[in-house]
Amino acid sequence: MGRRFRGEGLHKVDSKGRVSIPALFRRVIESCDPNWKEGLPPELIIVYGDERRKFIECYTIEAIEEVDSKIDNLPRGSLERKTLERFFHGQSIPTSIDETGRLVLSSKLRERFAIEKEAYFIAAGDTFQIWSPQIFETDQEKTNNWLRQQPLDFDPLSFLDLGNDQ
Amino acid sequence: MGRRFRGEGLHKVDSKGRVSIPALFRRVIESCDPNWKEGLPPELIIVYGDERRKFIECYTIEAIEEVDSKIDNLPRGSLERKTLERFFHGQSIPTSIDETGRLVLSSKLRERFAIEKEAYFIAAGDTFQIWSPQIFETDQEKTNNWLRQQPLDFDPLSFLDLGNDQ
DNA sequence: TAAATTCCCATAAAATCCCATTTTTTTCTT
DNA sequence: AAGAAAAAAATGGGATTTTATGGGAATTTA
Repeated sequence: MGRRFRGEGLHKVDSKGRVSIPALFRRVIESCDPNWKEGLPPELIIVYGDERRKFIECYTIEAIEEVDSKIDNLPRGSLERKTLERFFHGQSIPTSIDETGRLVLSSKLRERFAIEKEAYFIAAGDTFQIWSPQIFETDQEKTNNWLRQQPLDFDPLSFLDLGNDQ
Repeated sequence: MGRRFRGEGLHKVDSKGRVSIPALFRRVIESCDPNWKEGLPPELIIVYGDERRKFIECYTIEAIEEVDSKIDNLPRGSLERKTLERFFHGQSIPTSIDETGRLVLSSKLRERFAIEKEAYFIAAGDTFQIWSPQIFETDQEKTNNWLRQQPLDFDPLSFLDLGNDQ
């Protein structure tokens, strides 16, 4: 299985904060955890970040190691490094997935991100996000409004070539 | 086999959502899946996109990798990247073709695209599309109307040179 | 010791697997 | 070039496995 998440889904969160992770996401998490093997709980890192963040971001072990090594390359004591360390080391938690494929969101996290009965999962490249369904909808609505303001024939796919000199 | 789909076809969808993929399409899917070899299930990516999309779009592994690497080149956090990630990573599903040449369309997908007993397949360059036969017909009708409004001597072939500077 | 967390077990619904049959296409033979 | 034989494609259904989810008991934590 590759190292890229794909898909989305709405899942129930029970009174204990347990929520099942989309099965396809689990396959990616497993294959991106160098220490994982059949029978062991696959690990991942939850990054909740600063107060402006509206969603929980989940990194596979491989993805977070990539981030970590980039941070290592920044000069010690630099503003950049301090900021990133706060964000990725301070405002994050290591977790694992239980045998039934569930993750536990602590009551603190649920409160902070307004997640109650349901959580919305969505892939974003080598990470995935967990949102309050309502907050996601609002965010999506904003994107849609922006799209509607574009010329009628505008297609987001035109972005595809932006970063590439032809 | 090349990397370009050609053709179209109407296929039955059974109660479990299974539908066979036109045999010629399968050859393309196989040859564009770098990991595929005789005996393995060929993989592909279904992109269903935002609510405006009226059809399911299927990407070969090679085609989607091209898209992914373009996304990688956009600045993290930019609106462009976010939009494309939502579209190509969030609103998509990895799948594979079983030994009898069938694909499964989940009930969610079938409902969203109004696909019931039958599905219409049509090639579109390095991807192919799956439509509800009725919706495709309506869309096709629109295209025909548009064509009728063009000057009598209009030939769609004139578009061919648009993308080339002379 | 009350609240939160972890562990263990249970189950309905959905997705997969495995095998069988029918159609269609291609190939072979005369 | 027609008809028979063989191969490939399309389709159907039952059994099995995986998912998603729920709840109680045991255990840790504040």
